[in-house]
Amino acid sequence: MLGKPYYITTAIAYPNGPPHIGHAYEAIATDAIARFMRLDGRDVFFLTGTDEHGIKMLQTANKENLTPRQLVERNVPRFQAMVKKFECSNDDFIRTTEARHHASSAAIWQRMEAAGDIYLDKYSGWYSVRDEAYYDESETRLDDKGQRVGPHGTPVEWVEEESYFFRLSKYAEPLLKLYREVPDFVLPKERMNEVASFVRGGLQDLSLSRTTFDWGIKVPGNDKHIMYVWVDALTNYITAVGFPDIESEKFKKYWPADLHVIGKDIVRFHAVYWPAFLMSAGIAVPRRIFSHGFLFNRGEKMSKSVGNVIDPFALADAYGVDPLRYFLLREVPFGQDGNYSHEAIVNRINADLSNDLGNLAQRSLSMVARGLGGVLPKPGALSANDQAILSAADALIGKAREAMATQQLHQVLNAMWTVVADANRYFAGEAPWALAKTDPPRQGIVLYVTAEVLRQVGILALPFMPSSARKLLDLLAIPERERTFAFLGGGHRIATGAKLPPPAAIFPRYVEPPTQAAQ
RNA sequence: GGCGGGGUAGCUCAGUUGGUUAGAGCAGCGGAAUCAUAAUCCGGAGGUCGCCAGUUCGAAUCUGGCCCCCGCUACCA
Repeated sequence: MLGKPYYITTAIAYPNGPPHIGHAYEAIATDAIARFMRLDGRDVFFLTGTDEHGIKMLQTANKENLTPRQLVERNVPRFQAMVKKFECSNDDFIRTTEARHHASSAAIWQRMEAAGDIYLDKYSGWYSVRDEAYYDESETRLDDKGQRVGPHGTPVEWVEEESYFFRLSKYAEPLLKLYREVPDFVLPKERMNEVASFVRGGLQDLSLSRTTFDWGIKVPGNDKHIMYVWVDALTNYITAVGFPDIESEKFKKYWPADLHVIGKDIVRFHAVYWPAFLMSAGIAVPRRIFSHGFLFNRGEKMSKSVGNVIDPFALADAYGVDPLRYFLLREVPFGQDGNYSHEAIVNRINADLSNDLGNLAQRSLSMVARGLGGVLPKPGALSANDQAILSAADALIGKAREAMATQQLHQVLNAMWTVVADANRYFAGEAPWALAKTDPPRQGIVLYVTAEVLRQVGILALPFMPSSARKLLDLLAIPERERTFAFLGGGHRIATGAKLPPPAAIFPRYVEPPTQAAQ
């Protein structure tokens, strides 16, 4: 019994180097959304992958004395390993070098061509090999040696190249109409404003092919031309659901995609070019583009030259996958830039995970284990305090869904930890350790109520920290089939009478390694 | 240059349609408790709400000007 389909994607990563923390961040956030939707009953298809063509891949390969093919075969497995390492639940991993994708790209090209939106012309301009960019003559100048250089001072040369063009200009109005009719097409809202103002400023036709290198997908019917890498890259989203077979069950079920999660640097490609290509090809446009921010290392942009690039594998080994996932999704408001630092993550791990949630589970469950023989008692009449904390927990799923409707992951976690804090206050206020001597039945009720709050928090934590949440639910003896959102909200309560396993720490505190502080 | 978003406690930020002593989390300080991963709970402290002027009985919240920061975009030498 599967629910409404939900198709979600990350952008495909460009594997001309090893994965960095930004790749991991996008994959983790997208995974959390995918898992959330699955637990909420949706029939989710979650796609990630790699974008393996383009001149940069070729150049990197040349630099390393490899063929592009060798380069991708070396690097792509590292991206696949990263996705696995961070427990991403993707249903497919697409590579643009795959045969299915070449067929799909050729097909969308032919559809755009059939629509009359592709024409052959000549592309000319001042080209900087170093910048990999064309410049308008006005952007160039002569340096003191008489060499013409671009805005960044790199030499430019005049090139004329035959190129196919896409009639992007034709789609300015349809795009603006789309933005008007679907105001949430791009989130966060600021990004939508930028996109709309860009389109309002007028669109020029887009150069859609190259002839100067051959690492890419050939233009159908003209082998001299290689498709512009973005045509190829964006098309991955429909390839994975069966395009060009638009009558296939998969395509009909999952397209249009519900959500493309991308970085803010590629908003234009997704919010302008991609819907224009699809409109031209007569294919439905995706429902939403969500642009996340960048991660900074102590306020500095990560870059190879500064030498502060973070290796996601090292980070996961240092802090643990789940704590790192939690940190990234809680600390950084989704859609905004965020800061990473050793201090910040240690603080989050220890304060939120170990002290607040982990310790609450430990102190309450060890009391159940020792005082009640590991068995949760049936609760008697509930006090006002009991009911207050229970209804706070019951209200969580509603708040979570509301925040998730606009991908506000951090707000879901915020709401959850507000309840965790309330539960700690409740626990301290009721003092079940004292009730053990004065009023054992009442102690049982307090422990039962606490366990029920932990159950709901545990289920809600599944999308964010899959392994740790599972551990928590194991300690509460929650049956596998009850670990979905259908069992949240007060319509269901934790079972009593069963013997719980002996409690074990779920979130160990992070203690500085004795030698040197980890970076 | 244009458009957009910001400048609020040490840090990260919330602040509805203008209204009594400007909030939260973290850090810091003091206290309580001792069930628990020395975790938890309570309490004080901490802010000229970027600057200036205006509207108003009253402005972080409205208007104008100015100064910084960020994003998108255009362009000049």
